[in-house]
Amino acid sequence: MNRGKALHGTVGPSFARGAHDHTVCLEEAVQRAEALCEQRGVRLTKQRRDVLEIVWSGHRPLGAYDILAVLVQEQGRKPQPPTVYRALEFLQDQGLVHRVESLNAFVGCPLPGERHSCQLLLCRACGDSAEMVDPEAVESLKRSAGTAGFEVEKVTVELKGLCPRCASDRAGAGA
Amino acid sequence: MNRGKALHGTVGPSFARGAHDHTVCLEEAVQRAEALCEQRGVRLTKQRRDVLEIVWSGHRPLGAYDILAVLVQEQGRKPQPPTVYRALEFLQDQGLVHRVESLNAFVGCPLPGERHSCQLLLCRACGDSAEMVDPEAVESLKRSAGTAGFEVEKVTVELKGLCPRCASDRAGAGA
DNA sequence: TTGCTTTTGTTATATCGTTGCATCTATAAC
DNA sequence: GTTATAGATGCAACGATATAACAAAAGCAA
Ligand SMILES: [Zn+2]
Ligand SMILES: [Zn+2]
Ligand SMILES: [Zn+2]
Ligand SMILES: [Zn+2]
Repeated sequence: MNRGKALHGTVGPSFARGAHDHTVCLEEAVQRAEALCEQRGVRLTKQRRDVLEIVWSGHRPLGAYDILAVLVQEQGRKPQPPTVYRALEFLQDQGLVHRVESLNAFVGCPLPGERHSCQLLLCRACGDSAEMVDPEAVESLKRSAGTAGFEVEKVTVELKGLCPRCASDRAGAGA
Repeated sequence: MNRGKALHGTVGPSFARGAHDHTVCLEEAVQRAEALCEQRGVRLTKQRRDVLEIVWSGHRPLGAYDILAVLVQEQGRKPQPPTVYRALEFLQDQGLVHRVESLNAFVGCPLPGERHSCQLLLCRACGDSAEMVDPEAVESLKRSAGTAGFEVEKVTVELKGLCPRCASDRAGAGA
């Protein structure tokens, strides 16, 4: 259990680190990406797919230079920053990855294809993340902003704290 | 009207650019800061006050190097980046300024002294910002995260879009 | 093939933020 | 006043993040 639609208000493999088959998780993400790009008539080139796979190597947001380092390691070539940033831009445009503003990092989106504003949960201890969808909160924010006359175009929500595992680890450690 | 507590769900001079006496606005902010620091036994030194005043020179988030440039202009001395970052760290610790994650910038807080999670409205056209408090949304977010077993420590909410003035400007221009 | 568009390579540079250590300054004890 | 201490600042170098500008290559269609 706990794959796909999960706990109330959340989606995706929320903090499933170790509790799911991530090989399958990654494969499915790449397949979803391929299908979407095919369907949209855009090209998921090798560079872009490589970057997507690196981002999806875990559920932990990665910096552009982290991704670059992996590319260098994996390939004989010696890619440069623009390569990574261009791939990330494409993937963001297609809704396949999200930028984590408070970390200057990037993480795979478990819900590509659906236009959604995502709310990110970021563990400060282990670095893992999960995506949550709370339409009620987003509606409330848009309503409040609208009352002030503000036209909302993009909603960024990032919650920092402790994931279930790290929270219980700390509780067990005597806190 | 429209100074202090304002529209439902919002506080502070929300998008009051041109619609309020900003000289008074700034003076009051500095006075609040002085009172708070006095009360807490921390030192609002000249550097820190200078940086606070520069941040409060408008309601538009400023980058650390923008602040630095103003310092250089204003003073005979030639301050370095750490000076600005240290002052900003102090001001953040005291709740006097907020960091805007999605802009790598800083903006004055109209509600210092009260521990609050703020929601920022950021105009992509003119750069102005306003702080909004939507406790209902924050509660909803915490509830959803809690259901997933996540212990929330900090809530970051940033809404990008058009402020009332820029929205109506665009509407008038024929969009 | 040719011509056109998109993608990638490459170099350099811009922007944002930190480390480490020396020096100064406020404060208070002596 | 002198001295000891902690806090704050000055300063130089560096590290991390992101983009600009232009050349080369690759996909694609006529
Ligand atoms: Zn997974
Ligand atoms: Zn964790
Ligand atoms: Zn003002
Ligand atoms: Zn505006």
